[in-house]
Amino acid sequence: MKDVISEILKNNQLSVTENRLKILELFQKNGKALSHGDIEKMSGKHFDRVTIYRTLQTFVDKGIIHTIPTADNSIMYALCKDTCSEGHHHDDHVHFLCEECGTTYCLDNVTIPQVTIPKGFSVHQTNVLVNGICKNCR
Amino acid sequence: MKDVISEILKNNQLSVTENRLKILELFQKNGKALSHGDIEKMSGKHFDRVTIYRTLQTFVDKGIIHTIPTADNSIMYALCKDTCSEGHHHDDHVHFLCEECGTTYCLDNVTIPQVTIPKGFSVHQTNVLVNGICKNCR
DNA sequence: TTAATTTTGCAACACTGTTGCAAAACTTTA
DNA sequence: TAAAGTTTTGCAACAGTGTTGCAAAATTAA
Ligand SMILES: [Zn+2]
Ligand SMILES: [Zn+2]
Ligand SMILES: [Zn+2]
Ligand SMILES: [Zn+2]
Repeated sequence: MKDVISEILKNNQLSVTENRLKILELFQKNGKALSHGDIEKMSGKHFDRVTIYRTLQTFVDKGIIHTIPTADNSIMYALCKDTCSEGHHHDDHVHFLCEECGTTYCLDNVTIPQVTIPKGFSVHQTNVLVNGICKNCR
Repeated sequence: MKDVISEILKNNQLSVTENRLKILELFQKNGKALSHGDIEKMSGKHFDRVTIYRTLQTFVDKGIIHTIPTADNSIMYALCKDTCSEGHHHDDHVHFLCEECGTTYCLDNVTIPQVTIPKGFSVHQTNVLVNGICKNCR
């Protein structure tokens, strides 16, 4: 397990450090989107706040995790699929936020629908965020 | 003009104050989404920060403005249509963020597409956020 | 005009995120 | 394995954002 995570880091030209192993492991274990605050709590205040911020930013830059827009003012992060790489994210799936438990899911199999935009506007990226109740809360 | 805005406030059982008139006027004049920071700058530091926060929250509660999810960590606000009321928003349109000028638009005529969600999940609301270049920037 | 109610501004605070820099950890090389 | 070079970390300090309590001011109702 640790070895697999180490490989991910090495493949991205990143030093293998305790902090990075731990944070990647948290994403793997939880299988859902995490906020900076979530990680800070779960890592048992073992790492500095700043280090966590910098690690998340590094992972986003490298295409290891992606950010998810939210209606309230918080950034969520989730693991990317193998198709993402440095500077090139392809996380074109729908995100679901459960209003009961607060969990944010990547619905990897639900593709983003095509939206028709008025003339003169050109589209780079479309984000779809669905709110509701998840399968565990009903 | 001021009278029309006063009416909006009275219809929502809100006292007519200079602050509220000014903020509503800013939304009417600009015709685009505004952040708390935008309003603070545009109002010429005439009102206290806290007052602006509370006014925005009040307007959201009353169904006068709605919030817009963003990919970066900032809340944007825009005027609702007449169909919204206290506790009942119906702002089911697509939002567009221009990567060039930073303007956020409500695309009132672009309806939210239906997304098919896995079994066990139930949908309350769907937000669609499109990034790209707007008609003024190309 | 006065009394009752609502709104505002101030102070103080909590939370989130950023930067510079020296120390520590990690990687490379020999 | 040890030393040198490079990257990462933790600390301190700071900026930005948003919240709460409370007394003063403004607005509304009588
Ligand atoms: Zn990605
Ligand atoms: Zn995702
Ligand atoms: Zn609304
Ligand atoms: Zn809108």
